[in-house]
Amino acid sequence: MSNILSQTEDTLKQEIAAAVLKAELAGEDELPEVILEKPKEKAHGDFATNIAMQLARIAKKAPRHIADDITANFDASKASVDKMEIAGPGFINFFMKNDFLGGLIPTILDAGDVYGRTDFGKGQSVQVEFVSVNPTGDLHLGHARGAAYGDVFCNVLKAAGYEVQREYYINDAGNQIDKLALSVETRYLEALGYEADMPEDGYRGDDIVSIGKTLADEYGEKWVNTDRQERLAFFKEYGLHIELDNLKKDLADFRVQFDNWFSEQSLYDNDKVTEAVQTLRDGGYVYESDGATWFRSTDFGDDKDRVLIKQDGHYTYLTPDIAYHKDKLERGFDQIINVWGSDHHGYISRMRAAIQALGYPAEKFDVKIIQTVNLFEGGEKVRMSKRTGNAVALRDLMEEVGVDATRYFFVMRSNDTQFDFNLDLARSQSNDNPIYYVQYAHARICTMLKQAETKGFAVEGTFNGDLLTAEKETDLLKKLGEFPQTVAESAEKHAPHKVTQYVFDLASLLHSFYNAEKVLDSDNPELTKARIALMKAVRTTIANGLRLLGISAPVKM
RNA sequence: GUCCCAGUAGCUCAGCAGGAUAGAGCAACAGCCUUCUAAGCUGUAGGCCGCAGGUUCGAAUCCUGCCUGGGACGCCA
Repeated sequence: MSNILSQTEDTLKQEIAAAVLKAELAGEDELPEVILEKPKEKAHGDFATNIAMQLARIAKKAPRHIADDITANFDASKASVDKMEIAGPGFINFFMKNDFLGGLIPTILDAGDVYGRTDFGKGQSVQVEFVSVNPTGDLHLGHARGAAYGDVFCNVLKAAGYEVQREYYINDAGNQIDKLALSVETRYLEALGYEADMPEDGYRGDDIVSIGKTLADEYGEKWVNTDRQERLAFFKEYGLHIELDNLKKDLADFRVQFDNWFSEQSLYDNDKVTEAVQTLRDGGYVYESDGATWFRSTDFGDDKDRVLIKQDGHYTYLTPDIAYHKDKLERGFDQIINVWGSDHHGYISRMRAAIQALGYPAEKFDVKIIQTVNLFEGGEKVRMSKRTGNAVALRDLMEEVGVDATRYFFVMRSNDTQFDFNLDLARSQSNDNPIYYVQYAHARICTMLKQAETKGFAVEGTFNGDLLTAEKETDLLKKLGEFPQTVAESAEKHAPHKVTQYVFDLASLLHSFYNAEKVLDSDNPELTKARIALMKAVRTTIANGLRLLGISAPVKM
C-alpha cells in the first residue's frame, strides 16, 4: 500500500544520489547508501543526510565542500524540497515544501483499519511459539509478559506483511505430568479426609487443591481403592484437561489466541522422537558413553555435549524438544521464533546446535528471551512462586488492573530488560497511568467528532489539506506518516514496544494540538473541515495502534 | 570459573546496523478550566550515558578489560 512518507524519502534519496553522480564526487559503483534521518531538532529540517561525510574519503574533499557540490547539483523541484542547508560537520538539511504531506489524510482515511500495514515482510512465513507453560499450574507474571510480548509481536509481524502462525507447545508427557497426577492424588485423598503426603517436588498450587475437591465431590470414594496405576492414569488425564482448560481460559481472557496447540505426547505417538534421534545418529552426531546416549552439540559451538537418552533409558527433556523443532522446521516456515523466559537462555546454544545438526541453517531459528518481572506493591517487592502457591497469577492481575492496563504495561518495555511492575500505578485510575493517556486521546477525538455532528459541521466530504499549516498540525501529520514504518521497524527488530511508544507519542501530539487549537470553529468552516479530517486520521491511527497492542479504544471515558 | 541480559535524570525506562545541543513518563517547582472531556496542556529544574582504554572526522551506540545487579551453567523440566 502507498506510504506517503516513504515515497517522499525514496525520491529524496534518489535525487541525492543523482546529485552526487552529477557533481562527479563518486562513481556509481562506489556510491555509499544514502541514509536519511529525521532530525530531532526542527531547526535541522524535515530530513537530513550525512552523505557528505561518508564521501569525504572517496572524493578526497572536505565534507562541507562536498555538501556544497551536492546542493548545487540537486534538483529541488523533483523532490518537493523547499530549501536546503548545510550544517555542522557537513550535514545537509532538507526543508520540505509545506504540502508534502497533503495526500496523507485521504490515504489514511481510505485505508482505514489497514493503515499501517505494509508488505515489508514480503509474505515470509514466521512461526512464533510462546507461553508454552506446563499444564501444572496457573500462569504467573513472567508468563503473562511473554504472552503479551508474543501476541503483540505476532500482530505486528502480520501487519508488516509476514505470514504468522502462533503456537503453544503443551508439555503433556514426561515427568512433570506424572508429578501432576501424584499431586492431584494427594489433594483428592486429603479432600476425603485421608492423610496423604505431598511428594517433595509436588505442585502445591490452589488449582490442584481445587481439582482434588472436585474429584472428591464428583467421585466420592470411588478412586480410593482402585488400582493405583489406573487411578493415577485417570488423575493425569483429568488434571491435564482441567489445567489446560484453565490456561486456555486465562489466555483467552487476556486476548491471546493460538492457531495451533501442539502436544508433546503426539511426538511420542507418532515416533517423532525416535526419528529425530535417528536423524542425529545418521548425521554422525550421536555417541554412547557411560551407559547413556549423547548428542555431540559441541560440534556446533555448545559448551558441552548433551545427553539424549539417560542411563535409565528415559529421554532427557532435550530429546523430545529436538523432535519438536524438527517437526516445526519440516512444516516449512522461513523462520521459527521461540519466546522463552530468562531462565531458559542457557538452553539456546544446545537447541541451535540441534537445529544445525538436523541440517537446517541456524538463522532459521531465533529465541526471544523475556526478562524477569518483579511485582511491586506499596514499594515492596511481592514474591511469587508457583511452588508455594501464593503466586501472583495473571488472573489476579487481570481482575485487579484490567486487561488493557496489564497488556500495555507488559509491552511498554523492551523484552530484554528486567521489568518492575508497579501494581499501584497500573491499578490507579489516574493520570499517572499511561494507558489512560493514550485511550483518552482516542476518546477525546470521538467526542469532538460527535460534537461536530451535533453542531452541524460537515464531517464527511472534501477538504483542503493545505490549510493545515499550524506547527501542531504539521507535527501530527508527520507523526501519522511514520506509522507504517514504525510497524515495519517494530517487526524487523522484534520490538513490539516501539508500537507502544509510537501510540503514546501520537497521543501526546494530539493532546498538545487540542489545547492549542480549536477544531470546531464556525467562523472558519474550511479550516474546520480540514481539521475534522485530520482528527479522523489521528483517530484511525491510534485505533490501529491500539488494535496491534490488543488494547481497547474507548469512544468515551 | 564460563556464558547471557542489564547498568542512561531522584524513580521507571526509550535511544544502541556510529552522527548535530542524549529523550519521555513519574516525582519536584511555577502556571492554565464561564470556551470541542483538566484521565489534558504550558514552562522550570534535574545527566562524568557504570569505570578505563581502543577504533575514527565523530562513540550512550562498535571492540577489549574491569566493576555492580540479575539469570543460566544437571543423565531436572
